[in-house]
Amino acid sequence: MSTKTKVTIHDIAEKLNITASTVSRALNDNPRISDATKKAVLKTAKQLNYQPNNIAAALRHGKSYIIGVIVPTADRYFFASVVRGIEEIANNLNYKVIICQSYDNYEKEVQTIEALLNARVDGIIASIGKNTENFDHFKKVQSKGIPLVLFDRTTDELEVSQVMIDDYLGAYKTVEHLIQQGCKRIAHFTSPKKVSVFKERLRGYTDALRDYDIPYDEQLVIKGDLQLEDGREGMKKLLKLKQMPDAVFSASDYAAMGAMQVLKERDIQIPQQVALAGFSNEPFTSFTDPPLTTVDQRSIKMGNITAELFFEHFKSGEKGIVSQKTVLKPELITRKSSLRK
Amino acid sequence: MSTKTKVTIHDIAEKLNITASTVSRALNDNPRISDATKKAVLKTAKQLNYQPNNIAAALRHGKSYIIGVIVPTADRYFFASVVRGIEEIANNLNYKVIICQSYDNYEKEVQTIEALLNARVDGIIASIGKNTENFDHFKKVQSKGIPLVLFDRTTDELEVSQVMIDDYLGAYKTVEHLIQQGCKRIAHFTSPKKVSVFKERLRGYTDALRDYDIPYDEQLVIKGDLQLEDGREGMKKLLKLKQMPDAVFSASDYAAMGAMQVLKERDIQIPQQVALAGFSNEPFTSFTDPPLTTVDQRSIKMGNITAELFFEHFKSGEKGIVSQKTVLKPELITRKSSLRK
DNA sequence: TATTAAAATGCAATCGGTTGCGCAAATTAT
DNA sequence: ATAATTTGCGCAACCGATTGCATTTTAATA
Repeated sequence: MSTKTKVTIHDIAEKLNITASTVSRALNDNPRISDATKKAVLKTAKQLNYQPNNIAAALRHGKSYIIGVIVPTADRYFFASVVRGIEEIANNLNYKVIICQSYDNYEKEVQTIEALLNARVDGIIASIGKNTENFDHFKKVQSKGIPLVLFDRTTDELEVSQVMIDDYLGAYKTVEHLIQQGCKRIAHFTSPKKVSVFKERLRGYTDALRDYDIPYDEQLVIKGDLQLEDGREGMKKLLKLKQMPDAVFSASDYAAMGAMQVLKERDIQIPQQVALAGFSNEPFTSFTDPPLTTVDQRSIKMGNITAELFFEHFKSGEKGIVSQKTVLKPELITRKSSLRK
Repeated sequence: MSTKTKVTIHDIAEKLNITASTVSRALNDNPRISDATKKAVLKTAKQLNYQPNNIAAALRHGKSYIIGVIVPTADRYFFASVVRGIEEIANNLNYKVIICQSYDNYEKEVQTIEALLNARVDGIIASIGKNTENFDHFKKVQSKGIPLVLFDRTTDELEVSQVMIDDYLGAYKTVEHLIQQGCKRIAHFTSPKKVSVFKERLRGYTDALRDYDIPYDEQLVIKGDLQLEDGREGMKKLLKLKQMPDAVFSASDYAAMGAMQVLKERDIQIPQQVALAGFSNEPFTSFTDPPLTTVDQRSIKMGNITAELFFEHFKSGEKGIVSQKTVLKPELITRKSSLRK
């Protein structure tokens, strides 16, 4: 049953004694083709088991109807959800999405961009890898006139449209919440990387402290990779201080989880002795004991908006490429890890 | 700076007063081209900011160097890891992977296959959606001579190569473990779907009971979608029985988590009163309190093997398409949720 | 130096659709 | 009945790279 010779529109044309052009137009429902012919073509196509070849079409009109999405990793709920949000919009517009993971690896990110460019995707949506400090590969995308939109992990070094949440606000509200719960010595886990989200969260943290007249203590700001293990290390470090913190606001749920583990191992009461808050609203945060206070990043929404913004650019074509910055409001989700009353 | 006119090999050729064929061969490092020419071509290519067009190449030689991977969802650790495993192998061989999610939706799965076929991917690796009971779309792939390999969620209704873990063994060992911990009334969460993995886990469960002379009680087998909420419902149902179970073996970590929540809400001791075990070794299982006993599915390894198997088929071409079934051994990970001593 | 083999490049068809333009037949308007 | 449109379809170029075969150039051999 295996079709040895690929059937093309020419085969259909031959069988019907018409030309390939007509078949092509019929298949594309071109109004200049009669209904009778269309019907006949469709029927013959089915009969011959015709499979359209997008490659050929893409070559001809320079569009592949594919957009590339680059995320650091797809196994994090946040990124997976954004992708889902993007797909919803894209699929509606008959675009396919190809998901690529950079694994936060700079070289892989560069290679991926190159591959997408070679594959002639119609555009790229990306979230920058943690270790990326040079943005030439993104500039290349732009210089080729390929629409580019960044989300969440963005940078100001590029004149590009971007969608993110207000990390500053999310952090500010979280710290404010901790303060209102009576915490006075609040530590923060952050990243030394050049990624704006972490810088913004740090800024929200310091501003909230300042606004509530709580002195900033450098010892309480721990820099690390924000993985679980980093959270564990960070917490241990904090516990060695002369004066223990009474709260930890982590820029990552995973690091917050690491802190929680250490606290529980040492029978330190959460939140009575140390209150905890993370960031991202990973699903597991509601599974922990106590459940973890965190900040929801509106991931699906972010995906939707990113895609919509992307397609706007896309339609406007060359002109009107005024890059645009959309900032979503995050939502603080308070759970037992920080609720003291 | 935006390159308005796309530069092609013809532009390079013109500039060097040679033909496009030579340029093409030079770029592909064809031995029939002199080093001098190669060097010149490479230099001019860089200078002109040439970007290869894979679409054209793909059209010409019928290969896209892209393989499509279909997973129910990419945000589950297991699937994400398998994808990672596949990518490792594929990238080494200079193949790109495009990840597609079916969201366990039959129509979307069919559409995705169609899209991949149209896109002329060189092959497809897939894990079947939960609700898929008709496999014509996969048969179509095979009938077109496109290499196909399934992993984890497979089916016997297709004569196709597949890679999976020994779900039966994983379940058997888990139940055996629970029995050895002194449990005598072990419940099981499973799915009513036609997916072999769940059927195998159920079989492992029943066989273990039988081998240890524990009567099978239908009331203890709860069928559902295995999401968190289903686990909660299932546990509530179990707690209403005249005789409460003293263990629950769930075919999914999420459902096990739901059960754990309900038990904790009612102050039922885990594992003393009810021991718990899940399946998949999702990362969060080590974050719960108590940490959840579960079965690791060797996900990265599975990805590697799946990809290797795929490329074997790929190379062997039309002939030698003897479909092959690889079964990996799962690993039981015992944690506090089931350790009674 | 003439001859032959080897090396380097050119020619032109090809992959499978798409599309601007043109022409003839059918339909409508005058 | 004739002119003006409209409709339906064909022709042929084109998208950009690849490749079998022919041809030219260079090197080796007689």
